[in-house]
Amino acid sequence: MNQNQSLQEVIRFISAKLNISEVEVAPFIEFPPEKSMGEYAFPCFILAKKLKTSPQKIAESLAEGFFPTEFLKEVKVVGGYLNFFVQRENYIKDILSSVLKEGGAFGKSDEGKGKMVVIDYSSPNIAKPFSIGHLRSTIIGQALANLFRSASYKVVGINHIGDWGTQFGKQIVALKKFGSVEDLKNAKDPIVYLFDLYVKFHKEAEKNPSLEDEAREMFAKTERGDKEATELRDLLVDYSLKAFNKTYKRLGIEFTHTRGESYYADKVEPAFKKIEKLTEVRESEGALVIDLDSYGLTPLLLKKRDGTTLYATRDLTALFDRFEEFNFNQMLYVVGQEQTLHFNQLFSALEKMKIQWVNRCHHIPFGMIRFKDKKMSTREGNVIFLEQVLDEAKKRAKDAIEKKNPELKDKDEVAEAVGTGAVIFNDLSQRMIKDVIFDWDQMLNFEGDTGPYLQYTCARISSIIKKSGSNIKEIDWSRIQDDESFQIVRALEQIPIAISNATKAYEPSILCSALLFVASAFNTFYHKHRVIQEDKNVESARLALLKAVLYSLKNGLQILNIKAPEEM
RNA sequence: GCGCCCGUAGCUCAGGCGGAUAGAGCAACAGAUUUCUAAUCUGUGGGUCAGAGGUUCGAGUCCUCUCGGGCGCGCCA
Repeated sequence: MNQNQSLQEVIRFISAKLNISEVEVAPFIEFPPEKSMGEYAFPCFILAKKLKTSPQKIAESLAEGFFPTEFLKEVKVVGGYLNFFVQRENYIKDILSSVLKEGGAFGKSDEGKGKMVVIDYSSPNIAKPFSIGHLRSTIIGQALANLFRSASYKVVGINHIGDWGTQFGKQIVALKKFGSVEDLKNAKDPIVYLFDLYVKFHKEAEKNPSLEDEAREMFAKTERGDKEATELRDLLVDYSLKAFNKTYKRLGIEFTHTRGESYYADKVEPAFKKIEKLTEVRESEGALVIDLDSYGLTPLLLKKRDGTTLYATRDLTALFDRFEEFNFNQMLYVVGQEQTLHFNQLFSALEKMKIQWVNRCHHIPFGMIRFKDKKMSTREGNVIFLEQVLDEAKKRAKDAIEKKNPELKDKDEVAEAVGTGAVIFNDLSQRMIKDVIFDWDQMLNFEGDTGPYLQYTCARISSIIKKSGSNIKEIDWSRIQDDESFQIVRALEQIPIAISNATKAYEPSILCSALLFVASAFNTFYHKHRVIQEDKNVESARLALLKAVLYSLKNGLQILNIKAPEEM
């Protein structure tokens, strides 16, 4: 990460005084919570024990050795902290000119240069519509992919479509029993047609459990390469992908690979043989399992009584295949937290097989979207479809436009961008491990800390820049020394740090907070100061400030996969 | 029964590698638009950080237990 010069001076100062390397000092530098406390702080508590003096005394003795520099004006001792105050003009100039210079690349880094990360995300099951539940893996996975790309990682994004397994057998049985290929082809919405069949299957199966056996048998046929079953699978995959792609397009989701589980079909047996060689696979109640007692886990099931494979077998197969193909440094599974046990079992099994690269694999769990009083269940048919949500979002955004800016061109396009922006941001802005209670008004809120707030801020800035019509030539940085401009610059300073932390913690919400902080600082500035004015020196400097804000917001929104319309 | 996750303002959440007076948004109330987009801004009220112990100079943050909610625990994925 490129630190700005003020921060570098702080680190250099502490490092020299305490005779500790700069790399060791850097992580201890904090950003004080209050404006009055300066811009950087060094907490001396950690040293108190080692030096056998009070933190206060340590801070005082450090302060004694301080002399003002180009970027640091003064230090103050507050409690056990040594607080640094920057030389405002140089600080502003340093940060803003580097943001403007980097432009569209502001916030990017080369931390991950030469490294490869594979991200498995979205991964819906075929023949079922996208429910709101699928939103999270899709949105979070794409944001992580973008974050890693912005840090110069090579990213492979795989959509691991669920087109294999018993659940898939159920769909074929349902189609054959309660519907027909003919009806499917003529259906207005093939996915809804298939979904209804799927719900019916589970209703019928409650009365008649033998249906489940039929589904298993159907899957067994598929796994043996049965022609009819395979053709039906391909047909269902085809219809499903068409529907999925429509939604992906709306959300701006792009995978580098779309590979169903069926992609690994002919690799499963070789992988299974390999597993048997690496560790003990034993029979248990007719099934084949790997014992994981030593890891405190229940056994991992690899094959069912009838010899067909399970989720875990196919996941292991895919994992071996991916490592061979991509030789990844990290493999991320963006999958709901309800599957934590599965991944613990999977990774423990790999450890038992003495596979070294298991520590490169991570499950990135997230909470589920559910109703207040009950679980969403595709089987029972009580779900909210993602398309429904996006349509409603667009409708509400359009209403807002009609009210606020009826002259706007491209209303539909903007409404789509704002609607989906609200949905995406709402999902990404809280820590992903938390469950989300589905609520229309909260999810589609356009005011306050929301996606549309960021978009609105961008549009507002774009409008001012356009109206000013003036080009920035020489910038006299001394013209933007006011508190509000200064606070914007402080917020901008946090953006690259937030991007880096969000990437390391696999947590897009960190970036969301930093962007809101910038936008809020700008809007405060906006209400207090005019940009376009007589004094062209001030105008130029302020325009430069606005451009920097716009770059940071646009780049951030791009990472989150949210569009920033010029007008709204 | 066992395991994992969560519990912070009326609501939704930041603060989760211990550190300064626990912060935002929504809702409520009071204000701001002859001026660059009011999807905005300014202000007010609102908290035993679920509870009890413990570790520490210092705990919302770490440990233990209790309570509440969610999820998972063999032939689904």
